[in-house]
Amino acid sequence: MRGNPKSKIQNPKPARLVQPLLAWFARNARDLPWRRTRDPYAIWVSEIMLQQTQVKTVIRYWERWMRELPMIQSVAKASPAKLHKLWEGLGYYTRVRNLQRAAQQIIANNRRAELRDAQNNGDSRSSSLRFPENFDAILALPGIGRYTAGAIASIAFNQPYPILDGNVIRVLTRVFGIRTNPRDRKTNTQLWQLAGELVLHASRFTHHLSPCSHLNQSLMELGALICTPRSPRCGVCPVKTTCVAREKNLQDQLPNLTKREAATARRFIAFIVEHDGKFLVRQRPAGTVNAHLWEFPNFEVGARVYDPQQLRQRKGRTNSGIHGDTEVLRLTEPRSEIIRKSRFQPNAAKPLCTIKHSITRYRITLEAWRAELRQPRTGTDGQWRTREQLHQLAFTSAHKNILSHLDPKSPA
DNA sequence: CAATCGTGGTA
DNA sequence: TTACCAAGATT
Repeated sequence: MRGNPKSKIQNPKPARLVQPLLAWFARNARDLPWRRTRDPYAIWVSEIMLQQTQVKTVIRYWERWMRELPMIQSVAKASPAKLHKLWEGLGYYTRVRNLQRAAQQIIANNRRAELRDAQNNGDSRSSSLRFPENFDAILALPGIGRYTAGAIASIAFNQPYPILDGNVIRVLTRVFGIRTNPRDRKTNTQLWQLAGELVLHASRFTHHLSPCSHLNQSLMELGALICTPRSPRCGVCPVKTTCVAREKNLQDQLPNLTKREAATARRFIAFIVEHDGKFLVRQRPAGTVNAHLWEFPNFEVGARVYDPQQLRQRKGRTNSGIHGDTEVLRLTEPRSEIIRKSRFQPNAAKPLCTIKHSITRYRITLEAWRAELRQPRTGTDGQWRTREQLHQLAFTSAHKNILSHLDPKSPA
């Protein structure tokens, strides 16, 4: 019943972990595009895109970004419209605006350094643009916190700064058997400490090409490929003989995170108004969710829950409701109420589509309707754009989805 | 310190 | 299908 004393694991220590992790990473690291460069700009862009975003999603965005904006200067002078379009669908759009602000700061700081040098030695040659190598200088840039600064410092410059992201939290709490909540300040400090000891130990592997870079990446890669949130593949883990969670069978209990609150249902009606070959769209104002992105005019209706059973009986079908959802509108929101609350008259004969999506803690149902504009003067918030122009604009994902339903497909 | 920000992958 | 969570930062 009890664990065999002979099988008791060694205490996990950096000295026992670093070598296996580096060896495992050397053999198992994925061939990701940003791992083929040491250009700090390219690595910076990848790290910003990867914040709370999965590798698979980021790859195409990163490749397109590097093609369109190959240098820091390209970002600094790009139009916001261009930047938002390149970020369209990635979410957390303040990231892309911070990226530009940071690019402009880097250029300003370089210019300042150049002026200083020119005054000191009368040398007015302009040097090439440098990404800051100093940790605190990196950390000072907008959109860069402790994790990202550590990632850039270690991956681009092989400096022994630790990283602590979701993957590393999972790996370390399991390997060290840490049962307290990793978000608590004390435990969080402990985890940063452990991550720091590991990368510092790695820095002594002077025979290794980039030990700090690879140690940090090995922790994330292990979390992504082996030490996964559910059903970790402990049998093939390079540190299985040192892992406390494996010994005590705690893999499923760690990390000890509190459950997040249940999502709230919300419902929106979007109006697709076409006139003279143009569509009415608007740009979301600053300070709102999805600021600066474009959308079709829409408004929220009460998230009154309708009974799908009742709907099914009425319609006699249980399809996913792309078409023929006139009943949904009638059942959940009287047309008169829609009309009273908005400047639009949804065309009951032409439901376009129903989009389901989630943003943070909301589960949103977005119903798109062909509609007539009752007050046919464009408000302060609406602009008419052709189909081609629509495709140049950055839409939120839900409304980009509507746009795809709008495109001419095979005639029904 | 806790709430907030967006979206898609995955089991 | 729902629920979790992913290379976090900011206020």
